[in-house]
Amino acid sequence: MATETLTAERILAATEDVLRLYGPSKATVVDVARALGVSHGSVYRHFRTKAALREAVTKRWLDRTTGELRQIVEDSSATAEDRLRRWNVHLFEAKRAKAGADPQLFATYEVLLRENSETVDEHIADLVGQLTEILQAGLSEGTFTLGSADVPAGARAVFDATVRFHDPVYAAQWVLPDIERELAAVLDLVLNGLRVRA
Amino acid sequence: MATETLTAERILAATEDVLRLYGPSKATVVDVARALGVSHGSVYRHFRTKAALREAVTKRWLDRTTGELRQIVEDSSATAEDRLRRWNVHLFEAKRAKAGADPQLFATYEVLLRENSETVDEHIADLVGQLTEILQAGLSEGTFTLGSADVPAGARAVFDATVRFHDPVYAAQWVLPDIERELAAVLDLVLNGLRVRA
DNA sequence: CAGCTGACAGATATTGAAATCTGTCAGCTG
DNA sequence: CAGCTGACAGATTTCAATATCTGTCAGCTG
Repeated sequence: MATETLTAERILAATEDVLRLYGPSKATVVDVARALGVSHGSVYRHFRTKAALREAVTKRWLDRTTGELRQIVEDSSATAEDRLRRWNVHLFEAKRAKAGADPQLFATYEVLLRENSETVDEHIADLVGQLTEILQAGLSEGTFTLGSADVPAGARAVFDATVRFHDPVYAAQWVLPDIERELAAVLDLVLNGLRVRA
Repeated sequence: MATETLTAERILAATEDVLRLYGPSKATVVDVARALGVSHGSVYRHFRTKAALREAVTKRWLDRTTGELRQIVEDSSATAEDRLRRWNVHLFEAKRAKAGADPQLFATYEVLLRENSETVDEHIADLVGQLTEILQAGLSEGTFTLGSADVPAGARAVFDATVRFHDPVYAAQWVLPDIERELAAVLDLVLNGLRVRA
């Protein structure tokens, strides 16, 4: 068990465990090493600094969501409108589920997100990239229009219009009873804005 | 000067000065009293607790913006679409100006907003109320449509779609070069979604 | 000899004693 | 006697001494 070779992935998994257990302020590199049964010097062989380790954990967590959404983007059997709606609903529900299932861990990740804004920016760029693909599909289909805006700018506008339903700063509001209706209302407004006129 | 009667308004103005000078964590009731040349017991005659005092300062600050926007809501010479756009642009520019003009004081208010979420909720209700009036005007004009949503829900959706451009959590992004274009893109999308089809 | 250990220096966090602040109220004052 | 003062108790914050942690590296080990 502790005889397996020490890989970056094993360290990341152990770090997540330690973060869940102690929280972001108390989790130390020594704790991670102890959880793996090695000395902390060995951890530094794989991650140059504690900050780099925390950043890698953050990136791993964000990429799990990006992977799930990828499937919706690539479901070419559905219309662009359908994919756009499902993509946003899935993003909201995935984030809300994470926040609800383990609030302790989610709070930990909120701290990590704040200290790794560059990683978050890359994640946002990934998401906007996926939205760009969906919008492009809708334009090709002839069901979407964007007026004078270019496709990436339109994708960014769709992303911006729904921040309240995916930015963790608003996580506290995701338990309110009207929140799903409010997301639906924003999506109706946005989709109505994208649809070509009859 | 110090002989004037001690009013709630004078205390609020002095509190804002002290907050600007010392910041939210160092500003004490004793400091406020010293600035007014009275004992701190006198301040407690007007505000039951320090929290109530800070809340009143917060409310006063938020109400200044609501007052400015009121004028746009009531400008019945303009179309609803024009008013909706100007209202959102004004809200954005007013907040950005406050953040840029005195970053120290703005940071102080960010702290106050976090500790007075109930006051913030009331402020948001006020703003959504103003948006409701503008949407109602557009419906009466026959230029707006809302599908199946009721007017307050539609107003809330418009508000939600533009959070990135008025919620202080995003203040750091308001200096980015593309931010105005991004607001314009979201407003184009939203207004397109509201407009009745030709 | 690749990968790991553990002692070490400097940086950061914890802790508890001392200082300050909040909120009250009996009494002063104009 | 309405409005203010300032001494006070308990709560909170500050500060400096102490402990712990980060990141390095010479040397150990399988």
